[in-house]
Amino acid sequence: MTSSTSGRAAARGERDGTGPGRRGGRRLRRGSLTPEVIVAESLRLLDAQGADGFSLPKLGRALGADPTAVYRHFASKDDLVLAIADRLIEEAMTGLSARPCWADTVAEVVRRLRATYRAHPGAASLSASRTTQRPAEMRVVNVLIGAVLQAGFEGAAAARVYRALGDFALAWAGGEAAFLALDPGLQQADRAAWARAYLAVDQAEYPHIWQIRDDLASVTDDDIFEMILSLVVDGFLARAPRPCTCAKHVSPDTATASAT
Amino acid sequence: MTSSTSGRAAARGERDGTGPGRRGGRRLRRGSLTPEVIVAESLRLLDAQGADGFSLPKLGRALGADPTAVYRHFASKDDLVLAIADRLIEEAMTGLSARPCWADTVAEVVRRLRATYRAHPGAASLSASRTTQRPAEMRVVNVLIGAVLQAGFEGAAAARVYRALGDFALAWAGGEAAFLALDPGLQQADRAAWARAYLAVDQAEYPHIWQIRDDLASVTDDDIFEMILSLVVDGFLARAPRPCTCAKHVSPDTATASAT
DNA sequence: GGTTCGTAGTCAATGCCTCTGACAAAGGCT
DNA sequence: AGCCTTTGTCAGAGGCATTGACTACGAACC
Repeated sequence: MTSSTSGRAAARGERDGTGPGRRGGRRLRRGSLTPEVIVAESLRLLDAQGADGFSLPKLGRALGADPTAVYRHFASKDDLVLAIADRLIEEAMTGLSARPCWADTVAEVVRRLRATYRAHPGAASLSASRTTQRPAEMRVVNVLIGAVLQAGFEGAAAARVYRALGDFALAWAGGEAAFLALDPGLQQADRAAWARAYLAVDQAEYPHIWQIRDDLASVTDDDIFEMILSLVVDGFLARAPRPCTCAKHVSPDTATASAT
Repeated sequence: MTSSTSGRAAARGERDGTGPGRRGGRRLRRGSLTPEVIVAESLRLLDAQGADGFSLPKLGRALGADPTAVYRHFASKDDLVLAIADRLIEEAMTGLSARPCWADTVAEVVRRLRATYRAHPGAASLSASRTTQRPAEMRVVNVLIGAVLQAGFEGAAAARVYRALGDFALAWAGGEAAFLALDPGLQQADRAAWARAYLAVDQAEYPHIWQIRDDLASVTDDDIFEMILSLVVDGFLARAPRPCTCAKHVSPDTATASAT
């Protein structure tokens, strides 16, 4: 199954020059690399250069160490990614506690996750859709389930509602992060589509697009997110056995909370 | 990745070690490789072996050609991924047309995208969050906007609602695909968390998790998806200037629209 | 203080990847 | 037939994930 005739001469031209900070530099002091330092530097690199160019050799060099030094602390790149994922959840959820109104708690959790993922799109796009089951994650899970129980859901229904909320938060934040982690050029081309390509669309072929072509570019990410979030939260408010009695949730302005 | 798919691949693509699938084989006939053939084989490879091992050399060999042959038809791997993305949308939306009830149209579009992404998780995880702006995509956009207009939304509001629906569909389907594209072992570990790890959680530390620990494992992906989808669709029904008049949607209270 | 010992950091190497530029054969064109 | 573009092939540069061997640092113990 393995290839038999592929080239193998790639590793021949090894220059022996001693680049600074690279291979051949002075040896690092013994305690210099810790998991915390490595994760922190990973975040810095990912924020600065995106997820595509992120590699363990680069990370090692950025730390002033050998390209393979990180492997002394993480068994594999995937192992490091998990640590980064947990670090993100921790950053998102520090100081989180339940609010009086459970709907507020739910909204805050989702908003916090989204904000952190948007702040670190490279890291988020690597680690979204991974669950770490470490303390930071468990705490959020507990808070979310607490809100669901506070709403009066019980047993299997509560489990379904919690999973729906958790998956929704992860899917949305992960999706936005994946987009923001693309090459800036690609992102620009994508956003430009709303502003240019759809403007010039053929009326006969795509009449509905044509009809609102002028309005498509003005929609912001925040618009979209808050709209979907309110649909989800209001929907659960309407379905909850024990809805929230906050002032803002009993007023009819949100159209579904307790209108009619 | 360690699944026993190699036998199937060998039976079809790489007949034996001396076949044209490797360097040194006989030259392929001139029109053998077309974008369509290459995309089709990519999908087959991605379905069989997942996204991690997918490479252009492998693809070339699977086609019985040179490892670099694909570069004659696609400028880069990213270019190929875009073509795959469009192919997925096409597969998801063939035969799609507006239903009498706009809410049904919306639900069908979202369900179709999800079904296709779940059927090709490897391909979907590569191509989600990319927009192609090619005909297949434009047609869905047009249908979706048509449904939104049918609901009575206009101008900027219609644009917001459409974008929310589209992003929701993409985020959800992409999120599920990303999970399904992980190593089967990782997926198993993740699912097992609901069944085992959460069962043994400490009551004092995470009391809410503890309270519904027995119910967490019984939630299915379909449960979750249909729940969120109904929240979104029902929410737009409630907010629409011209709600649907289908029998199932005319009930005056939104909370009873789709009781579960 | 000196010796020992585990380990963090370094080095060399393997095999795979993306992508390029040079080259050659295969057809279409006149 | 002769020419020209296209398309498949080949060799290779440079990068990445990962491994096994080596080495020196610093703690532990005498």
